[in-house]
Amino acid sequence: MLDPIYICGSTASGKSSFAITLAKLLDGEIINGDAYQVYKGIEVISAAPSKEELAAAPHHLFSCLDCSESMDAQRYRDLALACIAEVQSRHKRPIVVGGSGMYLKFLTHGPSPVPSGSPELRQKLELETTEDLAQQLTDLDPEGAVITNLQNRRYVIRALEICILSGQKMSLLKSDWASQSETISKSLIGAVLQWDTDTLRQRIHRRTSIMLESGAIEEIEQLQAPSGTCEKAIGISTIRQYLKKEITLERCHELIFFATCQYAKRQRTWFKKESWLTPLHVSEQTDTQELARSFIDQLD
RNA sequence: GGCCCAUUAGCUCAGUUGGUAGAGCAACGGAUUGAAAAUCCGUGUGUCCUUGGUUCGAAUCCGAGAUGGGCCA
Repeated sequence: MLDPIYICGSTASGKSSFAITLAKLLDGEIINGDAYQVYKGIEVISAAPSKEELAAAPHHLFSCLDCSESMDAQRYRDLALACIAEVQSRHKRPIVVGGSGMYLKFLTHGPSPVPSGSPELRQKLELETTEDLAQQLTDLDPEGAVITNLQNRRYVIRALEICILSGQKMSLLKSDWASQSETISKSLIGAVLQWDTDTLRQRIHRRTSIMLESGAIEEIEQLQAPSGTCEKAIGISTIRQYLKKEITLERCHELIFFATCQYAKRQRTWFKKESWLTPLHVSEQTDTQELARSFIDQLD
């Protein structure tokens, strides 16, 4: 059975084409590791692989969900695990490609046994102030309150949710998970593509222009009732502002560019911590074939 | 040519009666375990256009110059 290879990196780092090169060399199949490329109907703004790229190697888990569907890390894990198993059963090499740190973390390191999110409970908790919520967490799970950023409402709600639904302390459930994490990392193989920050910014700038010129606006015009998950994709709200004539096209480009650069920075920070990933330094001059070959050589 | 206005952080701009400066955005660093392209935390990065003067002390007052803009010729 062939272990999956994980290819990570910031948005616009050239993961897709690198993965295709790898897939050809290894007789592999590509599995999406990107939170937004799973959706159908936002291919342009999510920078999903082109038709040519899709044809160059087998691709899985791209454009497979309707935009009205919700997604979360666990659901992604379930879909991806099934996909990996199926590829492996045909003796092909699974190559997971993506930039969504938490989805990939769930896939590689597995979820700790904590209860899933409850929309009803969240709705109830949303009514309270962040301070009150933080106080409740401190009462239920003092250790958990210490390791949670109490100013981050979203994290406080999730921590409380775990305590309330499981009847156990969130901090205990979490420490179980943390203790296994390192052992798992040792068994994983993967790479993270790294660019010089300024060059990556230039690439993002260029890619944003291409998106806006080649269908991003029409795509959002046609987008019907996206789920809460889907509508958070970078570009959707900004393009809507442009469509309502609240901002110019130039400003629209600028805002999407900023948001994408900020996202790329968060991705860089996330993958820096994943020490099991082999860093691959790339530039516009890099020969992808050669890079892929040298990476494969390191595998044995 | 004459008159008027502007010039402060990467950008847009605040800056009280003179006490060496601060907002928003951007940037940079970080967190991240079932919403994550989300959410949150931390950091000011400065020849205050230049120059001479007044003053104990000038971004601030006065003179000259530079650059940009406007009005009149």
